[in-house]
This record gives sequence, C-alpha cells and structure tokens, in this order.
Amino acid sequence: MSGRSEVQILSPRRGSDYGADLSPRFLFRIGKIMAERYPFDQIESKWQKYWEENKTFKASDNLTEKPKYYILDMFPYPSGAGLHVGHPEGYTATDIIARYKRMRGFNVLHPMGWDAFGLPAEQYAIETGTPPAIKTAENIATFKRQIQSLGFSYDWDREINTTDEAYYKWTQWIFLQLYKKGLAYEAEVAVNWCPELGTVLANEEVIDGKSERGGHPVIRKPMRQWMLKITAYADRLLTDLDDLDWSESIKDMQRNWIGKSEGAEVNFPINGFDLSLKVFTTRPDTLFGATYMVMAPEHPYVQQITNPDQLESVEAYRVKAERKSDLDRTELAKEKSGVFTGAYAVNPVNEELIPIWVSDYVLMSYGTGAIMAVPAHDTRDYEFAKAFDLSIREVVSGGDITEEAFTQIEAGVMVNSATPDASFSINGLKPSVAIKKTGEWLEKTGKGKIAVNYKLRDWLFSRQRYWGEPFPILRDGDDVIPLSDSDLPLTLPVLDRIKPSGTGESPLANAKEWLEVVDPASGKVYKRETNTMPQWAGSCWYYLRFIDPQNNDQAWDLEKEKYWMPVDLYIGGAEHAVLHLLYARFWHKVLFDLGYVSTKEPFQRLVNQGMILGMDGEKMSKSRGNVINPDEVVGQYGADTMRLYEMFMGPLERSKPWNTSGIEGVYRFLNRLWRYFVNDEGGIIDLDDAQPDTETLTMMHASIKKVGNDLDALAFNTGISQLMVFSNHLRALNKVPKSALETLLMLLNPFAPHIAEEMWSLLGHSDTLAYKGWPEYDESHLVKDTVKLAVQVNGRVRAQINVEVDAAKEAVLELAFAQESIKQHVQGKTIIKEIVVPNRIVNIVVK
RNA sequence: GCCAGGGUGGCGGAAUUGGUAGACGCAGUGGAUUCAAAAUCCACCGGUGGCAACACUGUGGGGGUUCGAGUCCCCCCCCUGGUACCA
Repeated sequence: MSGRSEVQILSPRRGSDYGADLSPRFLFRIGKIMAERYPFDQIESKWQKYWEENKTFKASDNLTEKPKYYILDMFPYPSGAGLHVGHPEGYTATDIIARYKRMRGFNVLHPMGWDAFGLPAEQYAIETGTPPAIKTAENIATFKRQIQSLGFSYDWDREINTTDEAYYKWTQWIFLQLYKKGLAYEAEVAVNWCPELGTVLANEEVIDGKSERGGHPVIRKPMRQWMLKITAYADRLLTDLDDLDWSESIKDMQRNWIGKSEGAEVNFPINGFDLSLKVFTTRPDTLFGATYMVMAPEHPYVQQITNPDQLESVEAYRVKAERKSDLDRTELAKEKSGVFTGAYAVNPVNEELIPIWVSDYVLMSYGTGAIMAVPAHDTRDYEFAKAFDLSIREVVSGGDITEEAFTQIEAGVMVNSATPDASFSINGLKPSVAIKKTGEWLEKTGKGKIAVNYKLRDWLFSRQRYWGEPFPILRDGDDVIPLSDSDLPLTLPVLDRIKPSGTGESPLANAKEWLEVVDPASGKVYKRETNTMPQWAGSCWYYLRFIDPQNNDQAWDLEKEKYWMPVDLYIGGAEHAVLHLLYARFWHKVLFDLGYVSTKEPFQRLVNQGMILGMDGEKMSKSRGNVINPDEVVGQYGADTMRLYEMFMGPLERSKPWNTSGIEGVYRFLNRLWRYFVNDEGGIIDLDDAQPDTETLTMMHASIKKVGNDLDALAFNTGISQLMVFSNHLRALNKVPKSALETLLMLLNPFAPHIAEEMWSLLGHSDTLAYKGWPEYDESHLVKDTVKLAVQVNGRVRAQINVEVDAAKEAVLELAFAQESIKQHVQGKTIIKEIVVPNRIVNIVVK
C-alpha cells in the first residue's frame, strides 16, 4: 500500500449517488469526502490476500507444541439467497475469539464448511432441470465469496462439503456402525406424507398440518422407514447435559424434549379376555380413582375386545381418527371425542369393573397407548368424563371436583384409597408419598411396576428424496444386506432429469440401472434403497471431519481426535437448540461407545447468538422488505466496520434490531482512528517513545484487562466500548506514546483485523498481528493513589470527596463533614449512624 | 396452559453483582469551520422546577428487606423464544 495521495484518488465510496456529474465543483466535493474516509477497500483486500497467500490461519498438525482451542460455527446450508446479516453475527464472534486465542498462544482450529444436501436444491432441480450438484456448487461459491469478504480467519484447507463423495462416504460408514450396533431398524410408520412435495416430512417440518416449506397440506400415511434408536440413549442424553457449559435455557429445552417422567406401569385385566391392558401413569396414587380406561384408536387390542354391537361405531371412529391430519387433531383438541368399546377392565386395586373407551386424546406413540382415566385428578380425563357423563371419584381431598380436576401433588390428602380387604391403604397420605408407596405395592403384588417413560421418540431417518446420502445397503426381498466398508462410498447416480417417482418413493426409483445390482457370481439381483438420509446426517459429525478432513483411510485419525476434541466453543442459532444438537450428541455417544471418539460429549461450551431483526424491529424477511444485504454493508463501510457493528449492537445472545445510523457510529470510530494516527503522507504521526504518563498507563492497562475479560465472557459490545474509550483518551493527548498506540492496535486486532494489521505495519512492523502475543496488564498500574468517594446523607449523594486509597474511617468522615453541602444537610439533626465502606461510599444517617 | 429469558433516556445498550443509574454509540440541540451544505471538531443532552448553585423525581406496576435496591424477597402486568391432549 502506498501513500495517502494515491488513497485520495480511489474512493471507497461507490459513487452511485453522485451520478455522472463531473463538474469541477463535484470533483472538489469528492476530494473532500475521500480525504475524510479511510481506504478500507484497499486495506481489506490487501490483508485478505496476505493471509490467504501466507496461510496465516492454518491450524497446526503438530499436536504437542501448543495447547489447542477448537472453535466452531454451525456450518451453513448454502441457500440460493446468499448470506444474511444473521450469519456473520455468529461468524464474527467466533472469529474474534479465534484471533484472540491465537494471540494468547493457542493452536486454534477454526474451520468452515457446507451443509449442502437439502430439499431446496432438489426442488430447484425438479423445476428447472439444473442438477442439484451444479446449483449447490454455485450457491457455495457465493457463500464462500461473501464469507471471505469479511476477513474471517478460517483454515480454508479444511473446508468440507457434506455432498462430496469423500465426505458422505464416512456418513454412510457411520450409518453402518449404527446398523451393526442394532440402532438402525426399519418400521412401518404413519408418516407425514405431502403429496405436493412428493415426500415424507419430519414432524419438525410440519407446522399446523402444513409443510414448513410451501405450506402444502400434509396427511398421514404408513410407509416403510429407517429409524434410529435414539431412545436407547435417552437417559444418557439427559444426564450428561449437567456437565456441559451451555445456557440453562438450552439445556432445559433438551430436557423437555427428552421428557423423562417417572411413574408406574399397571396391568388392568380385561374382563372376559385373557388379556390385560397395560397403562403408564405418573400418578399411581390415584389408582382408586380410575373410573374408566381409554385406548388410542390405533391400539392393537381395539378390534379384539370391542363388543360386537359396538363394533360399527368403534370402527367408524378408528377410521376417522386415522384420516385426521395433525391440523384436524389440533383443531378438534378443544372438544373431546371418543367411543365406548363395550368392554370392561378390572381395576387391580379394588376389583371394580370399569368401561374401556377409545379416544384420540390418547396417543399410541406415548407410553403404552392406553391410560387409566382418573377424571377427578386429571384435567383431560375430567373434560372427557364431563363430555360423556362418566363417573368422577375423588381420591385426593383438597380441591373442588365439582368445579375442576384437582391435580396438586404436594397439597391434598389421599381418601377413598384402600383395597377391599384393607391389606393396602394410602388414605391420609400426601399424594407425593402415596405415589412411592403404591409403586412399591405394585411391584410386590406383581400387578404393575415402577417405570420411566420418555417423550423422546425414535428418529425417523429416511427421506423420499434424491439429494441426500444414499443408504449403504442392498435389499433381497425383506432381507437387508449392509454394504462392506470397501464398497463405500455408494454414490448418487447422475440423473438426466430429477422428477418425483409418483409412488412416494424418491426420484432414485427412476434410476433403474443404479437401483438393481447383479451379483456376478450368482446372477442374483439385489435392489438398492431408494430412500436417502435426512439433512441432519451430514451435520451430525462434521465437527469430527474438520479434525482430519483429507483422510481417505478413516473418518478421522484417533490421535488427532484426542488432541482436538471436544469443541471448546460452538456458536450458532437457537433454531438448532434441540434437534441438531440432540442428534449430534446421540451419534457422538454411539461413536464414543465404539471407541472412535474420546469424549462423551462433543460440544463443551455452546452459545446461541440472538437474531438480528430488521430496522423495524421485526424478523427480517423478503416479504417485509427489511432484509439487510451484507454485501452492501461491506461495500459501503468495509468488513471491519461490519464486524465491529455486529458486535457492538448488543449482547451476542440477545435479539436486536439493525440500525443504519448505528453502523455510522462504529464507522466513524475507525475513521477517526485512521485520520488521527495516519498523516497525509500515509505514515504514522510522530509518536512519543517515552514512557506514557500515569493516567495513560492506567488507561492502557485497564483496557488490556477489560478487553481480555470481556472477550473471555463473549461480551464484545462492552469490549468495543472500552476500545473507544481508550482511543478517545489517546486522541486527547498532545503527544501519543508509541507503546499505547501499539497496545490499542493489538487489542483492536481480533475485532477489526484489517485496519489493525495495516496500522501495525505502518508503525514499521514486518510481522503479522495474528500471532503477536496478547498484551499483559500490570495490576500495579491499576491501583490508584486516591479515590473519589460519594458522600451520602440518608442515602442521597450530597458531596464528593477525594481521599487516599484505604484511608482511615476517621479521616474520611472528617473530610466528609467538612463539606459545605454536608454541613447543610446535617445541621440541626441527630446523627444516628455513620457508614464508611472503604473506597466505595460514605453514608451519614441523620434524623 | 407449562418451561426459559427479558422489560433501564427519543433509540441500541452500560452498571465492578447491594454502594454516585444512564459507560460507549446513535439521534437531537447549540457553537466553530464553510459562500453554503455535507463531513469534521468542541460543548450540552432522563423528567419537572429554577437565571443559577441546587432541589425534587426517575430502572414495567404494587408492596417489603436494608444506612443504601436496576440489582435481594413477595404479588401483579407486558414482551420474546420453546413446547403443547406426553397420561
């Protein structure tokens, strides 16, 4: 970069607002403006090129030299819309920490990649004929260009892409591990079938009975699906949360999702059949209050036990329930529906015969698919009993069951709860105690047992799509034959045209040659799976591939894994708080059990960045027209300003609105810095080589301390504020000490690395700031000689005094009472108390 | 309904965790500079009263603890995110 004069010719402003006016007057104006703006575009491209050419940010594979720090972003799905200002928020935060940790002497792993399988590219292919691979590559190129324009310090040699064969080879390999461990199985599942999209959707992709994408209607249809047995890990996924450094709210979301509840399983013999209806309840204490039972419409016993004269109405109800989409279920949720089977069950505690009903308020997918109904102490049962005039019996006193169900566990006392022979009674107990006692009794008598249930369901792991990882299996009729490792990867066939099969199978059903595999020895024909894996698959383990991205022999090297794992800091959007993080944790635990990874959890510290809202305070969306384009911001203000502003807006984890004049503020800060310290010849102004004055020294060391502490706490906004305070202080000096300016640049470097590097080099340094040691602060410079104390009278500040640090109470009070304003407020009053908090405050209480 | 987080100037947000509320920035006002505007620089900037020193008041609302509360306790209101017939 040459001198300032050249800088003035090349305007950083894209001059569109000036039109074609080239009058002398206009040129004069341009000249003035340019003199006032620092040449960020030249500086930024210069340093980005420098970092790239020197591979400045390459993570070292020397696994012993330095302590490691693994800092990870949630890698993006490269959509056609390009980067959104929300993306760089998290990326900037991680980049600042990555740069900070490098300066702190860590070997930093900070990689980026692409979660590139997914429905949009496939839909685009169906609409336009463009192969998903082509469209995906284009999108990635755009994302990469945009991300690189912000000067992030990724180690690009480790870039990965989930749609690369070399990558998904190992995704398939992990699937085989799961399969071999018995954690992958096939099942006929009533799934969310969307005729419009020609695919089955996961629950999380269905919103109010419509597809999340496109809003098409969704109905339920049974299909053969791959499932992963995540429920086998439910308990570990729950308990291992405790040791993680994640926000409580995210941990709670996961806990709720796993939904562990403790209670009992109870068997109710069915009258006249050699069957018993098993139910799960969290309130075994209320067994004596069970006045009827309910089975889910899909319950296997329904047809068997239904009385012949009820058969017609039960069957009609069952069919109706089956057809109901989720939307219908929600809509009808307000009113309970159901039908009597004509059959009765025997309540094991009192031998009473109670009617068995069928209703869709009981779900087949939770517990046993049947419940004992205790209308007096369960709101749902209460509503149902009221609707169908079933009896309601109080077994916990303390509420008014003529009004509503009484559901409290700590209040209330058990009543009407003893077996006819009086051998078992819980009368008089608190429900919480009765729950335990009943559980023990059920175990002892064999009428039931203590049990635990989870809300978490097994993971529906197949999609009827082309653009996903093919399953590495062959099919021989109903038999499943896994491919051997040497047959991996099983690559996607290249299709001339991707179109729905129409049968509900994926477009792969159209690829006849790919689909059928002939065994050359026997001539036997096997078929491939037409389902592909969901998008979650690739993102479940990408953090492991970053450790060893080019390895062709194994998914990752075990030694490297031991060194780099766990991820020390993982930052991403809260939308992945549950599913992605739960699925990835599940795979990680499986890999841990198999000995492929050394930690039981993958992500030690997790932070969710808040959303960046539009200027109107609303969520950014095309329809609202409030979307901010990062390219425009970078073009107009530069990457350093963009980075700084995104961090200055407010705490990382909170949602906050974008504000264009706010960005002007940080832009002015960088401009002032440049303008003040860089002279007209493009060099640094004359600096003072002498030791800074006391005040400057204090400011300098206080800044080192505060910025460092704030970075450790991810409190970027207050760190930047301190940089502004420090720089304002330096600008007010007659002569700026060189050491102070150097310190400022080092502190600024993680936040605004381009301008920091440029000014650092203008100071005559030939090294990069990237590995410059982070400055150390000296506590002795932070200790002041005197301190300003507020003097309060009755809690109101009436004066301020300067005293020596740790001054004696007597001396402080003497000075305080000497103040005119204090005398005034104390005069003629009785002093009740004199409080002196050393170096903090004085409070005189009078009456 | 349930779970979690949050309500501080005109705006984004600070506040050493009980010790001078409003750091830093934006917007605004006044001044310098300019033929003029923009940019830049300086000053002011919660509200009410006062020429002023200053006084009163003020962190969603109401109570409480304390010499002292944005911060701790109790009750209530509002906003955001998650979840929803999970027995």
